[in-house]
Amino acid sequence: MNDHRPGLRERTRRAVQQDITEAAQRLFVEHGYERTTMDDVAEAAGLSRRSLFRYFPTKEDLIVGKFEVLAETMVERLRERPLDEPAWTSLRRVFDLLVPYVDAPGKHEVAEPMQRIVFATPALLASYLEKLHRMAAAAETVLRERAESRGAPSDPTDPALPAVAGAAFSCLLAAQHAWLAGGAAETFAACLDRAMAAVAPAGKA
Amino acid sequence: MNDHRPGLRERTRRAVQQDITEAAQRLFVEHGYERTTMDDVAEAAGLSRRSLFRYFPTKEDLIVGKFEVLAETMVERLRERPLDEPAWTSLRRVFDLLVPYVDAPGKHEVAEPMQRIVFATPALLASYLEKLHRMAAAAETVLRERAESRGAPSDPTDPALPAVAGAAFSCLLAAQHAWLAGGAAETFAACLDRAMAAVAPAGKA
DNA sequence: GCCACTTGTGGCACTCAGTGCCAACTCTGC
DNA sequence: GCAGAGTTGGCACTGAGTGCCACAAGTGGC
Repeated sequence: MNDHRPGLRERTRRAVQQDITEAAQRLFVEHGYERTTMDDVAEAAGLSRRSLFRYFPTKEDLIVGKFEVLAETMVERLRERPLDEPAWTSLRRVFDLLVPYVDAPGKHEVAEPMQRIVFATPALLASYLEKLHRMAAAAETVLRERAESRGAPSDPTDPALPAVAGAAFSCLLAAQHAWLAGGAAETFAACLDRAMAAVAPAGKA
Repeated sequence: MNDHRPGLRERTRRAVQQDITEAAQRLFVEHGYERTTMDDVAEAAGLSRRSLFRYFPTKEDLIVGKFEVLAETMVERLRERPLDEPAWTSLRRVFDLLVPYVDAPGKHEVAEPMQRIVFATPALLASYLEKLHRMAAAAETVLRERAESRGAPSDPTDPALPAVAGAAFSCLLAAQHAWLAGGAAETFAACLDRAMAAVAPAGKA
């Protein structure tokens, strides 16, 4: 039962997860998030309500669940950045991971209404912000490691590092919001650049 | 039916709200947030479950509900700041409003465990982050008004302004977190200063 | 004082998210 | 085919939140 490679069980699980996600998103776009029950999703995805909850522990996870894995990828990417690069630049480059999710040619049509739903639904927005906060916390840990490997003190009770990490993710959020408000006229990457340039912390971390 | 002053009805309502909040916080500290049901709170506060929901529409509001009014106060305070003051400084000064809530001599003992509960409970943290996000959005609106009254373009689809506002609130959050992590050794105001100094956006808004 | 009228309260029943439990099924290795 | 692990679905339950309604309680006018 070693999971060092996909494996059949894992692959079928991923496939079912994908089916559920697609069915759910279709229902959410069509009828709205709150008016769609987990029973509806289960029926549309062709499994029982009980099993649905085994794939997605909460209703919010149907939308924001993917960020769990995304966070890990971002941490890896951040570790790969050159040690002498300013933290702000590293974070900007890490955010490039999100770009294909947002304004890739094919996904654009699916991602945009889904993002609108997230921003329009308080419960979903709250859940999304919490994910971003956890990502920022993970990023902060990596930045701290990097600072120490360069020979810096990095007091764990100093708010400087989490402030910078959090600020970067705020820029990410602002860029996303602006991208939606502008009707996706500009590319998401450009929004991100402008948002992060507007903050651009002086104190390096 | 003009509500330009307290009025008897409003005052009794505030008093009941206060009683409920205190009873709830006591229960949360004693037994934990998730293990305390709304029935428990209702019983401890001496009213029915149904009426409790008329005072606090959600369980989260028992803790983070006060930020609704706080947001309005912050907006007022922000409007009062001198027009030529940099946005970052204005926001820092506005955050002074929160300081008495956190490390005031009397409230300190109550506020600290409550903040720990918020950070330790995913649902509460999510709700709190959403409140902060709304505050940031409100602050952004005021900053935009101020920029325009100084004769600046301020494109509503530009992510710069929301990025700066969001970054400031990220600093607030980081300061709060650091203050808790440090066991409230340093004053909250000092944490706030350090967090905001670490980001200190270059591009004025 | 009585009589509308408005507002607050409590109870009841309901929806819906989420969970524990258990029986049935299905794949795997032997 | 069989034993065992993992998956599924059904059932019943808790707990948040809501709509509805009947009833009390304060607030007028007269």
